[in-house]
Amino acid sequence: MAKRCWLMKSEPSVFSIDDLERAGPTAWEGVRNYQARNLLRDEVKAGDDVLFYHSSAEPSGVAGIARVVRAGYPDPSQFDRESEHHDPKAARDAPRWFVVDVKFVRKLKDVVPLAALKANPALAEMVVTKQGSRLSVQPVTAREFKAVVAMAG
DNA sequence: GCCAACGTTGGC
DNA sequence: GCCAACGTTGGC
Repeated sequence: MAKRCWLMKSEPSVFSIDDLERAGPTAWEGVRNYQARNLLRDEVKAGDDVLFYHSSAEPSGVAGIARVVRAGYPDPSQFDRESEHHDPKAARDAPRWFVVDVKFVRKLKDVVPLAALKANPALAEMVVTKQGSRLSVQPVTAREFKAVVAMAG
């Protein structure tokens, strides 16, 4: 199975690329959207490359690169009553939500802002450039991945 | 802070 | 199973 590429969104005020660098391998917690959940559970594999995207940031855009180090497993926070991600409908024998573990690879020299992604014709089909693209885990083609990294200089 | 986009919930 | 209401995301 060939290595695949993904884009994962995080608000840097909550968890930034710098936080990932400090933390080491980290569970990508708290995804509560079924489309994204399906990707984490079924599609995202160890070794896959990740564009780390800062949302609700100044500017919003791709801030760095990460790598998946563990494929999907049940998100522990769904069972944790203390967690803001606690889901009372989740059962241990029927988990609803999944995480993957990711590790820091490197920051891009400059954040590649969303506006620049949208302005690049090579990225016209990239999910994040589509209007109203709210999915927090998105598939990215290898070509798109390379193009984004190249834009960071 | 506004609000468009869009996913989810729940009444019927 | 439809669809209006509601809540959330996230750019601006």
